[in-house]
Amino acid sequence: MSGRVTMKDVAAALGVSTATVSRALKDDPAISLATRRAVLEMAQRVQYRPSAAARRLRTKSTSLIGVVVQSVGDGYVGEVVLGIQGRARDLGYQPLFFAAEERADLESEALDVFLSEQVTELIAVSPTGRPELLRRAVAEGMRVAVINADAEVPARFFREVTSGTISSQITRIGSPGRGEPMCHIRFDDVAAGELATTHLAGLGHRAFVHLRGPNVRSGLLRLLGYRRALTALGLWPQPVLTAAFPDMGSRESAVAAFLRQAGPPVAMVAYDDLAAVAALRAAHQAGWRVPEDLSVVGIDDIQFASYTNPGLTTVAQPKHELGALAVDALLTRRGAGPADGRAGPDGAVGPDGAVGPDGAVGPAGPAGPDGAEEVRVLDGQLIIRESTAPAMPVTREEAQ
Amino acid sequence: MSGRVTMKDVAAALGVSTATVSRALKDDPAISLATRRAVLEMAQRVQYRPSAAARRLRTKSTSLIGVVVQSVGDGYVGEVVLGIQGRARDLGYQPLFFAAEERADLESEALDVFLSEQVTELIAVSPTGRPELLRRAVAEGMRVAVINADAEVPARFFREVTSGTISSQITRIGSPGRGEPMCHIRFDDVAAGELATTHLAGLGHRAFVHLRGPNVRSGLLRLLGYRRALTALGLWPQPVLTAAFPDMGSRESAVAAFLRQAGPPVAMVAYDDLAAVAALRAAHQAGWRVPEDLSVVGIDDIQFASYTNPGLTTVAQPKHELGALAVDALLTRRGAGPADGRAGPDGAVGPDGAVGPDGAVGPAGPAGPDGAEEVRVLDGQLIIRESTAPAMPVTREEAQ
DNA sequence: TTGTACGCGTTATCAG
DNA sequence: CTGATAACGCGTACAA
Repeated sequence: MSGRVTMKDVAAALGVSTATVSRALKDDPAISLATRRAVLEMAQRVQYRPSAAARRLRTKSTSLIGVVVQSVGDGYVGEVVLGIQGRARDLGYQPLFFAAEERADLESEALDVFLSEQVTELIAVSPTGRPELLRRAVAEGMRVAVINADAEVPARFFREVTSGTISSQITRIGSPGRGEPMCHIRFDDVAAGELATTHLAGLGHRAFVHLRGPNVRSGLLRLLGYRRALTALGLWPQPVLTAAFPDMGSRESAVAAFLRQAGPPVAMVAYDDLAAVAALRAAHQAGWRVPEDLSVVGIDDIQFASYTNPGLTTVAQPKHELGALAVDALLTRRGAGPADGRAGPDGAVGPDGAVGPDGAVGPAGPAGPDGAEEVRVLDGQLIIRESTAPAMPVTREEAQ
Repeated sequence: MSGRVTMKDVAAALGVSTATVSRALKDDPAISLATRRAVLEMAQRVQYRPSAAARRLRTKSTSLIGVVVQSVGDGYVGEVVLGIQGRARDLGYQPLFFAAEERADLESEALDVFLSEQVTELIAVSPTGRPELLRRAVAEGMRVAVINADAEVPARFFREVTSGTISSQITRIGSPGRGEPMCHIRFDDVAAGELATTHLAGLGHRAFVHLRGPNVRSGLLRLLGYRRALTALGLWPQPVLTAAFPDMGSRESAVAAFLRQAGPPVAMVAYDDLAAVAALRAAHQAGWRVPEDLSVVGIDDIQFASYTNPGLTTVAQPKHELGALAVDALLTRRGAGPADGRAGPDGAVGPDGAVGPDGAVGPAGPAGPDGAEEVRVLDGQLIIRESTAPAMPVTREEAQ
């Protein structure tokens, strides 16, 4: 006939029933080896392709996993998505991507699509702000995993961490939602801030500065890591720079202003690679050499970090793994999680501030009464390029 | 009951038949206004969601459009994908993304998935090399559109364009496949090369250099544009730099070697933004100032082009539009294509070389006898940032 | 204007 | 080990 080739065709060609074909194709043990081979061969010959629609209608189990990203315009999300697709593929699932560019209408539409497609597992990549989508998704009965949720945080908390005592409220930051039953997969921002800072300290630096991020969770946590590392070293307090985000110019002038009243060498921990690049530009224009006068380390390891001038030392996010782990969290039931990245609190309780951003109340363990709530935290990795160097004593001419 | 809410539920709740519900939901004219409203309201109340699987099974028309990308790891593809999703959405289609990372097995699997999902329209974003997937897709009866296909091209052609007469074979480059019935949507590489070059010439530059790309179609075409613009200005020949790709270091040393035997000011047209960044690094290390000593313009306008140091002047690809137009080409039948970007030859016949890379034989028009083959070409846009400046006479101290 | 009945391609149940 | 047969949720001829 004209249409696609179906099971009936295969069955007819072999003189068997469609039931037999169906069984042979799914390796049902109750089938003779001979017929199975015959079916397989014939299916191959006539180019048979099972109809996903029919199968789903019958079994009610779509092997579909919904993925919402805010935007796939930058490389970061793309890398995570690759991790998701890879792992989903291994588990026989098909990701269904939807880019909701922070628009409420698109998010709503995404949910509609997922519902129509009978998607039961949902991954949100780096959602910022609006929790409606996720709430509605769990309300509809979906299992959801969130990668690097980055909600807004009061500016007051930043002030406290920058120059004050850390209130207990900050302890709640990074808490896995308000008891929403969803998995959280996240990069360890606190540890990243610490790692960047200790790397610089290990190079002999004693004069630090942090170019902080926007008023969101990751911004606060990275700042916290900066402070914690410095406190452990007995070097706290150190300056923290604030700029309007995501305006590149604002960041540059903030750095420029700082450099004007400082002397080399200075060690900078930037909120992320983009902030680090702004610092690179400001330094260049101010006549500071990188890394000789200014060492700077970024966080994230975006693709471009290796192309900056000079190449950027940074703490890399395990982007693929973040994606893969989200899939695991959704698909593999509690118990045998492929061991990678420790499971536990986002930032362990440290000497300064006693902050365990993971659990608000309990003694910080993988939480959730019935296993609905879960947090997996992945460490970053220090990538050393050319933007950091040992702190050298200031030469006479540099000091003028 | 336990399962999802279906049309039967809505019908039962209203005491009507499922047929009525079905009709009311699709605005069938043969339905009373009263019942329609009642159905709509009830559907709303009970949170009814149509089953995509059932609908597809019944109508055999999935509103699915397959999208293969090689990798979504860099921002470029992400932008195009956004354009695809946006336009597909407008037309009531749902994109189904698949990242085949240049791996034959993944490409094959992608096709299987599309076939199982009964996808009949396929978009390939920036495929490089292997045409098997596309061939098989059309063999399976899919309509396919290709965005910026970038096949390999003999190195000999580059030599001809760089320093020789342009053979007629080059005329065929950029021909829309070997008569494969598929639409091609592409960025005008020749025009981009010309635009970058004329911008520089307009700034007063007379000493040029091109850092060429890999041995692929776009690399050849951009080089061609460079030559054409220069020829029109009476400035040809000018040097062309070759480097191993995609090795950043190789590019840098190629540029460094060139700078060593040249004097400022020099105007460079780089194959793409990444190549331009390599040039920036090489210039920096060689002590050349940008843009004072070396003006450089890239092509593509990747996200990072505005973050380089200094900001990169470049010819932007209309990434969103490329995606949107691919959807249009597939979904809207011949006739009323939303006018954007001229339709026509990739590079018009010019004074030098007489190359119209679009059509191999005919007088260069939107080709295809039965409308199967079609080419849409989109122009780039010059984005002026800080990496280009007027050519200033060499000062005495610079000339040593 | 609405209801009835059938079939899209699979899989699962029940006989044989 | 294999074959009928029913049902998944929906759309649409056909009849009323």
